[in-house]
Amino acid sequence: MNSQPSSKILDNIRQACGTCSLNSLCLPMGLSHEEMLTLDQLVKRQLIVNKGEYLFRMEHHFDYLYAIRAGSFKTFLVSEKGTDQITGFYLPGELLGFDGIEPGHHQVTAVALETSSVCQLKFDELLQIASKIQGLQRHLMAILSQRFNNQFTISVNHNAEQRIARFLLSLSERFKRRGYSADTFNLTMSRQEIGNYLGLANETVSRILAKFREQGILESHQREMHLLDLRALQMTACG
Amino acid sequence: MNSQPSSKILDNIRQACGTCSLNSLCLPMGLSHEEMLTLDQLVKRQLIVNKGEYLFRMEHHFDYLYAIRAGSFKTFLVSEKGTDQITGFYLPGELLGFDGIEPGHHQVTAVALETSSVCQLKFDELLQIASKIQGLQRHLMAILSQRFNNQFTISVNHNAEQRIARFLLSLSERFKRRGYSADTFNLTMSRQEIGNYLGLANETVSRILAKFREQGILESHQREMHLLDLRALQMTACG
DNA sequence: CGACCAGTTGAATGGGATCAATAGGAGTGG
DNA sequence: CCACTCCTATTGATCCCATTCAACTGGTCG
Repeated sequence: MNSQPSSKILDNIRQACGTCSLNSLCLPMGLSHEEMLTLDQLVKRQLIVNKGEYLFRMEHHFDYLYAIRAGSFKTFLVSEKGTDQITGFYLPGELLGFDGIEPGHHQVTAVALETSSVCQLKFDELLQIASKIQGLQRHLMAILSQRFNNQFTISVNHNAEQRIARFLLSLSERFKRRGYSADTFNLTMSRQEIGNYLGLANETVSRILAKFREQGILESHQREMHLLDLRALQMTACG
Repeated sequence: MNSQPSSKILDNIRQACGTCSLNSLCLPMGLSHEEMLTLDQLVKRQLIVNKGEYLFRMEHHFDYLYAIRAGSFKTFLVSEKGTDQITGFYLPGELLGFDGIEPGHHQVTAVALETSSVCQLKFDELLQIASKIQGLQRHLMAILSQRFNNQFTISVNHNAEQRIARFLLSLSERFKRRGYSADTFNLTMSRQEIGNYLGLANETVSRILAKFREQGILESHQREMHLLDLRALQMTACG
């Protein structure tokens, strides 16, 4: 291996991954130089998806996972009646596309909520590498396990207030983990989309945000969010 | 390798796994003799759990996955208020315990709904084997992926009728896949538990089952279920 | 047999949906 | 720059599905 090109690539990866989605996928694992190079082989970086464009579509063939570098996405499935059902929102540093593993084609459609940048990872190659790199295999399963568990944090047994409080706390938590502000952020989704995801009417989302505003829990204007009292929000989330 | 003992063990496995949970985990993969023997090493078969006993408990250390040979389980988490929230029901041939992968301790408690028999699989060893056996790794991820996807089949956007119809269809489907009857089975859980899982009051479950009975969609008495019109049930599930 | 629990059914209440009207940005074109 | 349109968000009024409270029934088990 000639060291000059290698270290150049390495610098690129370091530079790229420092602020990037793969952060959560790679860096915590303490990869060696060779392992990082191996991992870099399967990454086609800098795929740009404009607002409203599809990253992948339901029933299309599954080949890739996507790591979000910047921007945000929603995933949704189309029910028998033709109505959409939003199944998740994805922020920088998060992986999406796992829905396609089992039947071999995607179960949901992914749309960019704003102009976004993603890394494309070939799943087959990722698995091959995972079987060699200690911890990567477990890390992937951990992501899936965690995602399954988190499903129940916004549950059928919670009322509208609790669901919205939990939703906001979830966003806050995820922004914080990526180094963004935990109390001030812009929603990239509409009230309609939040409502669809939480099983509420958009009017209910509006009304409860108004209530939270009156209670001094948060300030909001359109899609700008400023959480004033995280403690109160947590109390509300618990009922 | 001395062939006599090997083939004896193999016969045991074949005999055991033919009617067993691991069916779905091992057999579809087309394992070689050596691979089956490897896999057998990590299985402690025939763990019996009586009705009401815990298989594992929330916050306890995670080490094992469990494959159900016979019987059934529910998993639940205890909320901040101290109320239970049932997160899943598990039938013969299904794996449980994945909830503990990420933080390293279980996120839910698993209780037997009837006297049950399970295989205990050491997760670390399973991963090691998975990194060697082509397909097993992907198979494990497929299980997790599928489970995540299925979460949305019983969703916040469905009314009580739809949720119960979907719940019954899900049970029917799963029984059928294991070779049991798709239209006649005993529920091992109470109305209360079904309601908790679906986010409904037990009275609502009762009422809607009564409605289905009146409509000739099913016959039921206590926990005995006999689905008469799967087509109508599917229509109801879709709304 | 009696106690207890699960299941069923009825009546009243309430949370959130729906329908409807208005307000406020954002984008477009003159 | 303003006028116009379109879409999202907000707020009010009414309705309905599911919950809650309550009474009763049937099964199971000591």
